Formats: sequence, structure tokens, C-alpha cells
Amino acid sequence: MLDPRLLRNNLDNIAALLERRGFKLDKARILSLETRRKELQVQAQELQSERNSRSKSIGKAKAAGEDIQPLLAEVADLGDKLKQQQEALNEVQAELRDITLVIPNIPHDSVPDGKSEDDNREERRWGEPPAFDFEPKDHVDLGEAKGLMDFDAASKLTGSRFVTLQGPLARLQRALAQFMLDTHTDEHGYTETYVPFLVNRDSLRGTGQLPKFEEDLFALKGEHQYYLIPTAEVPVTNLVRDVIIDDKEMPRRWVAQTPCFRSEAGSYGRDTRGIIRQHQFEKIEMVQIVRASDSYDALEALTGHAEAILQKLGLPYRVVTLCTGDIGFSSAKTYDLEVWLPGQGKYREISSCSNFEDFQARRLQARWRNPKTGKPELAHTVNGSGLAVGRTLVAVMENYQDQDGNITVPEVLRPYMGGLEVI
RNA sequence: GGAGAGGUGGCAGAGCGGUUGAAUGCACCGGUCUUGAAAACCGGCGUGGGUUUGUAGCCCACCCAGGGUUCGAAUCCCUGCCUCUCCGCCA
Repeated sequence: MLDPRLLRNNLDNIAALLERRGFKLDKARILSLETRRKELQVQAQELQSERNSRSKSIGKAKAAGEDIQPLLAEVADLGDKLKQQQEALNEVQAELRDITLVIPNIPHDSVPDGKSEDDNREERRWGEPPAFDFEPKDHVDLGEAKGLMDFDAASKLTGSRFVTLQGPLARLQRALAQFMLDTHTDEHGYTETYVPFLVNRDSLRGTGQLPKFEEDLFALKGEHQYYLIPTAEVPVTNLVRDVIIDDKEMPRRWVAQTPCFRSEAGSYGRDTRGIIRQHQFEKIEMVQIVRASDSYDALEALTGHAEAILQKLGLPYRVVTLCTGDIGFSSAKTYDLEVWLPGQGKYREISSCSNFEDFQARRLQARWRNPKTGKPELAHTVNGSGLAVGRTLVAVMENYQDQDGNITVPEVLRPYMGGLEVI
């Protein structure tokens, strides 16, 4: 959510900045609602003020044993007037809130203009795509040939976009997750955290999934309006909802492994083969709650933490800055890490690292107390995948395959695989 | 699942429907005293919003949340959420 005051006072400015990402702000509507809001709110508060002082004098008169009947008569219609005014105000405020809740974040200056992913800016590459002297297979062929990956079984159990893994491949996924968690906690200063996989609507509103992206979520039936988390970002970031963090506790750095559930509405026909796009996948998520002045440094550092995993695994990748047309709703700036997949012969997203500035924090009321002023200030939230485990599994399988369809276990994972060197 | 108790400021803990945004204690910040510290004493100490050029002033709201009764609600009523205790069940 953008600062309502900023929206009010710099409407033209904001509109221009949002236009960069292809969002058209309905300035006229906001302006008229805002004018009306101001008028109604001032009047409503004046009425409240009057009610308060009159009620007070009635109380005094009563205490003094005076006849309060005439006083009561004076305020007879005040309640109704107030109620009407209040209702009108509530309506306008609700309308304004509905509008502001679906306004995306303002892209950072350093974000390149563009319409689609084709306009993203490549920042750097690491590693060389492996040169095979045979035709490399994709992870589906590799996994199915060994009987370690079964899509038919999963679709029997549930439906499309699910998979079952067996034996060493299942263990390889677990190994990857543990390796990532250990690296982030031991080397990058994150605190491991375990969180619910079901969250309520308030949490989803806080991080920006609601109200706009309801169709992307799996919701539970029943008494509670609970949703399966689409990413650990939701429960982990919401840890600081309605919290004023002590300066000594800043910054907060959390890492969590969770399954993620996404309906993938609107992506029918895309990535239908393999486990690139599943309704359920494991992800390691890094979340940082930082001071406003530190968030862009934090974004660089966090992106580096995700890169470190790829480097340790020896997986070639590139880093791109998402352009204004491709950036997520809540994000001010996003780096995508794209790993080389020999099976597809291209780089594919394996991590997304974003600075949300105070966009989420404002919705969350996540603040820290600035010791210089003694006042609470909105924090900045920064997060990124470190990494998407399922896609990392794909990358390891495809990059470490040999002519016979065997997969060499990367050095750093062997301790997690009981010393196994080849699958 | 059954029975009961309760949710008030950072914490503890008062609060007859009226002048209570809220006593008191602790914690915290500033000051006096002291060689220094402690103690003692004095003062300060919530959050959000509106108005405004304004971090000045004024005003509004907030005692779990949402409704309601009333001229007036932390205090009464309803609903929800959460916590605790006991019994039952259970990974």
C-alpha cells in the first residue's frame, strides 16, 4: 500500500511513476473521493466533538443534581446526525481503501522500463552451461527412466501438476533443502523459523496477495477462512504484523523451508511438462525486516545469499533485473536468478529477490522504533527464494547428468546423501 | 468433544455507565544529589488519524475484534477470535 498522504498530495507524481509499470491511476475518481472524504471527516469529527462536550456537561449537571431534561432535548437529534455522517464517511473511506489496496508499488529508479520479461535487464552471468557430447535429457526423462519420478501416480492421487519422487531422488530434494537452510543459518546470519502452512486473510492482505490475487490461492472449505500459503513470505513476514521492533532487534533475518501451494490459474498450458510448475513445491525463503535506509543494501546482500547456493552447487545462472512491466505487484525492485537448464536449453527462474520498501510494512503496520527520534517508523521488507527447491532439483539433475542417464551428486550435497556420489 | 475462567498501556495490576487515554507499582528516559554508582527526590513516558507549510496548536479514534443499547460505554448486551484450567480423545 502506498502512503495515502503521498497519494493525496502528490497525485500527479504518483500517477506518472505508476504509469511506468503500465498502471493507470484513476486520478479524477481519487480526487473526488478525497475531497468528499475530507469534508465528511471534518464534519463527523466536529459532531463527535460536540457530542462529547455535551455529554460531559450532562454528566456534570446530573452530578450537581440539576434537571437534565432540557439538556437531553437539545441533543435529541445529534445521535442521528452523527450516525448518518459516520456512515457516509465510512462508505467513502471504504471506497478509497478498496482503491488503494489494489494500487501496485512504485518501481525504484534503477528499474528498467519495459513491457514484458523480454525487457528485463541482464546484470551478470556466473558459470558456463555444461558442454555435453550427447543430447542432454530433461529431468522428466532422467527421473522416469530410473523410476524415481512418477507423474501418473501423482495425478491418480490428486491431479495434474503434482509429482511423486522415490528413493534417492526424494532424498536429493531433502538434501538440497537442508543444505540451503544450513548455509543460510551458518554462513549468512539467518534464523531458521518454522511457521504455519495455513494462514488467514489478514496475513495475505498484509503481504499483498489479497485482495487482488485471490484466484492464485488454494482456500480451505469449512468454518475458517484459511488459505494454503503460496510462499513462506506470507507467514514469515506477518510475524512482524502490528509489531514495533526494538532497534536492538533490527534487522530481523529469517529463513524458512515450507511447501508452497499455487493454483496457477491463468497459466494453463505453460510448463505442463515436468516439475517446473507444480501446485505444490518446496521452497527456502529468506525474509529480512530492515531499517528504511538499509533496504537496498539488504536486497543486494540477500540476492548474493541466493547466488551463493547456486555457486556452491556449481549451477550456471544469470541475474536479471525485472523491468517495470514484469515486476510483482508489491515490489519496488526485483532481481530474478535464472538457472541454466540443459533440458530446455535456456535459463529459467529459480529465485526472485525483492525489496518491497514500506509497501508491505504499511499494510502490516510493521515498524521499528528509531532511537534517534523515539518514534516508530515503517520498516522495509526484503525477501527472496534461496532457492526454489523443486527447480533446483531439476537443475541438478539436468546439469549433472551423464550419457547413461546417471546423475552425479554435487560435492556439497554428499554429506546429506549418506556419501552417495551417483544416482 | 464436555465444563469453567479470562482478555486493560513494555510488564504487573486497579477501574460505581459520566469530568478516565485510563489509578498504582515496576521498567524506561531526563534532572537534582554523589568523587562515581546505588538509593532518595522531581519531571517525562502509548498508538493511529484529521486539520495545517508544519515533528507547534487544536480536534477525533483506540482498554482483543465487530455489532448493539445510551445524551454518554473500558464499564451493559450480542457475535467472533484468542488465552488459561479441568475432564475426554489424540499425532
